[in-house]
Amino acid sequence: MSDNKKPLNFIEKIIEDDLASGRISRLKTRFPPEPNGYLHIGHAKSICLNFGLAKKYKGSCNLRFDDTNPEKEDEEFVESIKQDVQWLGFQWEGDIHFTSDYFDQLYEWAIGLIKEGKAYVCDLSPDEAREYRGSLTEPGKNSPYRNRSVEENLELFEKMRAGEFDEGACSLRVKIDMAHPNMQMRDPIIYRIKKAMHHQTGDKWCIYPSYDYAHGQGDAIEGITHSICTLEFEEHRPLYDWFIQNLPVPSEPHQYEFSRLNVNYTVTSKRKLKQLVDEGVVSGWDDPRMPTISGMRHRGYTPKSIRDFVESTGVTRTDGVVDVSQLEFSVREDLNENAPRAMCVLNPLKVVLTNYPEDKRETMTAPGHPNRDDFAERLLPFSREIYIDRDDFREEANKKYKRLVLGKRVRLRNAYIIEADEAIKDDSGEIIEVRARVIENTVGKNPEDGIKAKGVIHWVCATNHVNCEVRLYDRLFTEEFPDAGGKDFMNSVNPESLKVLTNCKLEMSLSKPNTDIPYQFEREGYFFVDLKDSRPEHLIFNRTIGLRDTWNK
RNA sequence: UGGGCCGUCGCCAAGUGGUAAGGCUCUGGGUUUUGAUCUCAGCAUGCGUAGGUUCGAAUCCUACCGGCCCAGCCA
Repeated sequence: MSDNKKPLNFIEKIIEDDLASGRISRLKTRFPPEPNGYLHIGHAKSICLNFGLAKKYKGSCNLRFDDTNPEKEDEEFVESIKQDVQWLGFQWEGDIHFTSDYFDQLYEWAIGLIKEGKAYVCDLSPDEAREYRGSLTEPGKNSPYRNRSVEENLELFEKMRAGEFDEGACSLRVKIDMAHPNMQMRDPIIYRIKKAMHHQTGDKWCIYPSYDYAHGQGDAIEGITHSICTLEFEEHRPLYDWFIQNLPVPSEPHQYEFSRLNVNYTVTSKRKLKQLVDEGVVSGWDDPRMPTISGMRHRGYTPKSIRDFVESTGVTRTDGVVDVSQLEFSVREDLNENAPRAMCVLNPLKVVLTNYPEDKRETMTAPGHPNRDDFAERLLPFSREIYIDRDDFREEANKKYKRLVLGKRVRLRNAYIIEADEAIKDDSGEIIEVRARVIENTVGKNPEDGIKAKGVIHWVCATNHVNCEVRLYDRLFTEEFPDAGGKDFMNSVNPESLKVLTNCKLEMSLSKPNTDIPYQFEREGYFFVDLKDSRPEHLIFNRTIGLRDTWNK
């Protein structure tokens, strides 16, 4: 059932114990997003955990939209959330669920609570309710409406439901203990009036159940065995259990909390992400620099790399911040294995091969992937004029520099070794062309004179290539903790998080690029066709991530 | 200063009384027509601190210190 390679996390241990003891016969989890925004890397962890556990233990996982607050939710988000979950590689069991599917049942159970004297309609205003609730160090006071009769409560609750009261005029509260040290237990509100149109139930209701009242019951109705949430819900657990014990629910789910996933050099709060979008710092929620699932997809991160990353961070109750390098490792690991290779010159510098006939044409061949033979071979047109990257040529350099230098040799990847003779400059002194010579008979072999090339650089034929645009992304923030202690995260936005290169030279074989997975542009990094902005006549690539670089560029 | 939770290498994270796994990062070596990949090696005499129990403690006890969460008719 479990591979003894990796130690079990604390939730897996609980599950295995429950399975072994017979407390449950089959695991059932759920991913319960509120459809009020876009999913981000933090949600990815919850998705991977809930769906992953279901898969590992041959159970199932529901997708349930926790839609108890119509003012903040929208159908638009249920669609994007469904897409993101599936893109990550998971499938929920059966139809999707909505907490709103249970509004009738929840309402009936609330009436039952009233009849048992466990709930009451409270007329305290929100402000008054706050005062009566006491503080962290002081007990609260009982509401003056706490002892209304069952009949009166029933009548009032019915009027609430019928829309006879204004929003905020009253609420339904459960009678627990106003002096409880856990604030959640001080007669929490379970129904409030909201005269808002609901994206699923329309205008059927004007009262809506609170999260605490609805969530656990939804779990019970769906037969969820392990209700997994983040740490901040921990003090809600006694309340969760209270409802399960005091209501005639069909099953007895349990709540377990784990610490949320935080990554440095980024922010994930919805408010902050929205600010980045609203103020135009990024192009939208799916900007490739955003930590949203859609942003990462746009950038070229693969579902597997995200799953692997989440897996690598573990499941614990310890607050922490994972270093982005761990995410980047997972992305490179997957892409190195699966990305087709190609050559693209980002900052072109023309090289004229003076001893190569003007009308001569050759076609070089190159493997689609250096370590795999299931990738198609590429054909690379070669002629007298080629482009190399400006960074790959210097008039003079020390021995550490392994690229093209005047008077020295370098290997053109998958082609000849060449030797540089002269740098041609314009009036401002900028090098605009390099004159070099091809060393005969060096395709696929070393020079006959025994003078080998010390390095390898990539190139593209100057007359037979594809022009393209490349967008280089870097981290969105310059601070490791952009929103730490009172700082304004907007002040640490990285002004160089996006650099656009419009004159890139791409090898001919990518004129109709693959849109399933990024390519590795050799010696540069991984680049993914921009699914939003790229056009057949104007290709645009997003840099997903650069290659690991142990040389001081 | 009410309650709850958490503190093991720079970052994640195993470990649950028998003498500190692993991954990321970093450093050094080898292979290499990608300064990539791959590969080899190094990286906590110490587990928030201080005491105590024990033959033996990251693991048990006590007291401190530090961090996070809770006073929405948000989730």
